[in-house]
Amino acid sequence: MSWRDTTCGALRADDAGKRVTLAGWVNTRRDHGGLVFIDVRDFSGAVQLVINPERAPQPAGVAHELRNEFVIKAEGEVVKRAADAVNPNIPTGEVEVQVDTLEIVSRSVPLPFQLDEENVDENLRLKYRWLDMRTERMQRNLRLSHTAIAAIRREMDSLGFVDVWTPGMTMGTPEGARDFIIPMRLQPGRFYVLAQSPQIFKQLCMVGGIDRYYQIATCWRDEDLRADRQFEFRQLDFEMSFVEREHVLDVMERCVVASFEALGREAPSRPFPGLQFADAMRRYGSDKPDLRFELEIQDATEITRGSQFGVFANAPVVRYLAAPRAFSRTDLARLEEIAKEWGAKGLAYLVNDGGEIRSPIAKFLSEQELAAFASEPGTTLLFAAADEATVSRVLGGLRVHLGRELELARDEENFSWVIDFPLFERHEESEGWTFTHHPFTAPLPDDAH
RNA sequence: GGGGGCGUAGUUCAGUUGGUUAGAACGCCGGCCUGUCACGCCGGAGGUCGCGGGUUCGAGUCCCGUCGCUCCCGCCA
Repeated sequence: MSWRDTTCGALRADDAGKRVTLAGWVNTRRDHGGLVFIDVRDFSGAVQLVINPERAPQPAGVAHELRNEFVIKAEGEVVKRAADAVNPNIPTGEVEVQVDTLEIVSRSVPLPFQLDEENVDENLRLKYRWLDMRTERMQRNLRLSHTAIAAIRREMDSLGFVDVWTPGMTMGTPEGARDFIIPMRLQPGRFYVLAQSPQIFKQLCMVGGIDRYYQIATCWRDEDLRADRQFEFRQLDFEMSFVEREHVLDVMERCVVASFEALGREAPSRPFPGLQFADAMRRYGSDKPDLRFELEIQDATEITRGSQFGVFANAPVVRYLAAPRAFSRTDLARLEEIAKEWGAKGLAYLVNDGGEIRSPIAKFLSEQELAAFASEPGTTLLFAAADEATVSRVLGGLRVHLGRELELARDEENFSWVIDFPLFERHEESEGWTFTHHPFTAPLPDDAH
């Protein structure tokens, strides 16, 4: 006798009259003393079981024992529900299964958290990972990830890329992230490290004539965590020989489009727009700008050259954001703290509060300056005055913060390439040069000086 | 390495200016219930307020230390 001949979420009105066998988890039990309703769930969804003691005494005895997350096996008849008993909220809501035999496969102790509960502590969810995975959210996320990655693999395969498995245990490198260390049993005192990326191995592939390599590669980096950064992560890693930048961009765009299409979502149109690194830094203060909202950085360096406000007049660069809100003093004090975190000395501002200007610096500004900084009522101009790198960092940080706080971002995907990165940048502490982190390592003509 | 926030029932949270016996919802246990679908109704159990110290007549609440979690900076790409 088989475990099941249908899944829980598959049953529809057309199935009425069929005899079925089901297996799954008890989602909820509604015990009316006589009649008992059980929602039984598997990966495909849930369906209502009806246990009627007048129809079958065996399951009625078992049903009162059931608790949430018991695993059960039930056999019975699919029945169309009466019109007033249809549940329009679930796909199987037009039918139910009248149970003839019911078996408890596995019992469950009371749960450490409810599966439909939100904001459950992540450590608790991880401790009981097998329960967490039963939630609709985790089922959806894991399957979504699978679908996207499968589409990427198909796309890379069709483009002639070879999936090469490179070592996870390798030698340490002097630069980059801290390594995770693995002691060697056979050579006491010596160590492997976990690969921070397949970098060296994929370059070997190129030298070795593999020509087009790719891998969904696991990387390990022993650095402090962030909300979006773990010790261990996976990336689409690839390398190509005898190509130009456009070929590389083309491959990545195809993978993005393929995964969107596999998920049944509208794919972004190709080619993705490009943005010069220098423009991105000037307009958005970031090499990875969020383009789902505008709030571009404006330049005021020329306007303020002869300003009576010394901070402006003496700064190499003066730029500002025009935030669409008349902030209170409390808000501005908080924004100043954020600006300081990003390296600002202070935060000058002009608030247009219903046409009236609130600002401690307005009295230092000329009529020409004030005219240049005219804004709509309900706007706050936030100024950064310093060297160019600091101004970009401060206003870039404030821009992201304001985007989130004022919920400026449109609900959309917005893909764009940031290109023409410089190879090196100034290292502030040592006053030397350091590598800019960037997606392309071929030097540009401008770098040769 | 630095800074901010948090820690109260199994879970998610509330707890006023320091003041009587620390509450709610969900979950759990018992009882009733034949058309519910977040079933309903009645009753019950469940707490080292993270830990240690201090201030006070009195601390969940204030102070110091410590541990854990979390977010950000550094770091990492």
